[in-house]
Amino acid sequence: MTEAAHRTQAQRREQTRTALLDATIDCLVDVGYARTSVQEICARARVSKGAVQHHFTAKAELMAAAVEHLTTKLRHQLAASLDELPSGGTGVAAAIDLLWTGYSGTLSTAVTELWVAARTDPELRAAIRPVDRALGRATLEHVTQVAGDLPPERAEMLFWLTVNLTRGLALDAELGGDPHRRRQLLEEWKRIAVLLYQDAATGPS
Amino acid sequence: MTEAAHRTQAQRREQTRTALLDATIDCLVDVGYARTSVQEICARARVSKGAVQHHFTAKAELMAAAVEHLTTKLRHQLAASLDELPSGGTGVAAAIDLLWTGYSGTLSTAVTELWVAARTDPELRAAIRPVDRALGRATLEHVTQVAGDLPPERAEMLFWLTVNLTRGLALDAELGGDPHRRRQLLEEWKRIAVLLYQDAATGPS
DNA sequence: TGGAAAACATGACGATCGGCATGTAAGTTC
DNA sequence: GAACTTACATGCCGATCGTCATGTTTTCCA
Repeated sequence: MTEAAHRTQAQRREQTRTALLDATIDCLVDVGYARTSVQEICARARVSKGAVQHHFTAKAELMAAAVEHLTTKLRHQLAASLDELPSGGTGVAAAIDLLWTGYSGTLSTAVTELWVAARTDPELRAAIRPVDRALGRATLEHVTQVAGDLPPERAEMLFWLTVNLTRGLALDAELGGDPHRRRQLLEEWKRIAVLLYQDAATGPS
Repeated sequence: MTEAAHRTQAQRREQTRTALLDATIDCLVDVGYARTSVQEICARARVSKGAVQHHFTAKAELMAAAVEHLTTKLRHQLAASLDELPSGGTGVAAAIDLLWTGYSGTLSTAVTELWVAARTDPELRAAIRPVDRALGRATLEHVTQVAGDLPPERAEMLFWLTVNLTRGLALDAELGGDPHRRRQLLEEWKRIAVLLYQDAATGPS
């Protein structure tokens, strides 16, 4: 083994920190929030319990940091998805597909775990809410770029409808619902959205 | 205190059993799945840990029974909501309101807790899936009664879209999203659904 | 009415939880 | 290169988890 060990303190710190946060996300995805223990996390991160103690005063703080870590990862994933799209107003359908892929991945699975847990955990809830709202606004902004020249009010309505529908579908997917039906529903929703887009162009209600 | 104690064995059995299951649901709603312990449950049910041991061999079996208990309660609630509606084809909007009230109540909150937990718990998952599918079909049947004379294929599509949208909205409500916006989204969706209903009447795409 | 059986209570067990105290290795500073 | 700070490891604590063994009460049946 060659001596590859010459990390500065800041490097060491951030490496084990991100290792812990990534391990936390993995843990949430694999075993769920209820069984996500500190021991399990630092076992996956290949560090000891003392490390997590050193970086985070309590488990709640780790979870709060994991929330922020998650949202930044989601933002990056969203940006990557946007880059893959052909630029210019590729339309509403593309935006919906974008949201679906965003909300059906493993990262969003972890978010859902934390979200449901936060309902009965005020501390976690306080950590999640602002970050999630910021992510929502940023996503809305990016999506409207793709969606073309919809009137902003109509676009926002369509966005939130799609987000909530997608979240429901993601929940269905997590429990092993029928993938074929989910795809059908998504296609149908895209048709509806395009139809509404035409309505909005000719004249809103 | 007067002597009101002359319960038959079957009465005793079912009383403490339902007390345990109701306490389990309360526990899921109040403190969430992660903190739903046997001790907490039997504290709320005013029984000892030996009782739950006598009725259910393990905690997992209690949870499985709670799932069934929950769905029967939801079915009753759905039936009650149906009775309150003016019979006859009161239209799509009424059906959507029905689904929303059904999926935004405390019972559905408990279901969501179990649902998310079931993702990483194969045993719980196996208990949930068939019951949930049956409930979905039964709800679909009741809703189509209210929704009037839609073509069945179109009605089923609208139903599942509404269900998934409503589940997403319920998640948003659980975390304290903006109630005003939720109501806006629901009203918008109702308008869309009615519009689609007219399309389906004149001629589907 | 008395014994069998079911329903429920009590207490203890091993395991694991999160958190803390203490020790050791790695990096920084002078 | 020696004092010093930071990063991490080890081990233990009280609390709580789910489960089990054993006692006590209540209903049933002959």
